[in-house]
Amino acid sequence: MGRAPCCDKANVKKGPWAPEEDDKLKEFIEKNGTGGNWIALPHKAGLRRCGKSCRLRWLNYLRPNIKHGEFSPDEDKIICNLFANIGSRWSIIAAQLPGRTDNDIKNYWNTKLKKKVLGITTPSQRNTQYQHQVFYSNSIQMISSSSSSSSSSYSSSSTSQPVLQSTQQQYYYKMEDINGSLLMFGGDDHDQQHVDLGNYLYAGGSYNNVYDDEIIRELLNSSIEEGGGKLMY
DNA sequence: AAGCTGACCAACCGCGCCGAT
DNA sequence: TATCGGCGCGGTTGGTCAGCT
Repeated sequence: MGRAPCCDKANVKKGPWAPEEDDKLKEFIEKNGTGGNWIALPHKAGLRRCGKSCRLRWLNYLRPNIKHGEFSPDEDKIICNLFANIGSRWSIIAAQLPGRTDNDIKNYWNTKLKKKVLGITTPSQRNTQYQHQVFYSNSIQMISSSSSSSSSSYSSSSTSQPVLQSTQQQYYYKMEDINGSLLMFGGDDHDQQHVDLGNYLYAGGSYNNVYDDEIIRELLNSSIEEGGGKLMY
């Protein structure tokens, strides 16, 4: 037996929110708060909506100080760094960007930023203020993410791979797609680090002590070996 | 001008977590 | 301690719109 539905699906409205519904929800919450019970809220507010839907609408669009519109280069940088360190933990990333919601950031990453970082551009994205220079390297060399005395080095196969250098300085990403996994090498000016991103592997970048470095090395090694490359330290 | 395609984004869905009982 | 219910999260879907053919 599956989980009981959170609301009577037959009697709740779905789809886009009407301005009147927004007004009702906003007015109710501003007057009474959420009461700590989203399931009961729509009934109290006179809305034919699922509690979850109300919660989402409030958190993503109606609550005060929500920021909409273009992401700044600084926000891009924060998202990239956090994604590199913790992966798709959108709520945590959103917590670092006041006014942005996890849904907003998730959509932004999936539709724009990921492509930007990968150097894949659409016509509408070309000539934007924030751009990466994309160039190719045949003799694969670890792009040092700092000028410090880091001892990490990297060599790989001789296939031509994109290397991304941000015009913002501090970003040096080398991207590889191996068996569907994205490998990112490089990062900002912090210590070298190797981070598992689930479908992504990241080498270099902000210091992160969540992941065991040995595990990441193994992951990198196996991935790179699968791709015909070789990782050296 | 019409149809097609891809990008974008709002909203939904399902699951895991956690507190209350 | 076990069960239940609500919340929050991340993944996915589907509608809309703009650009292209």
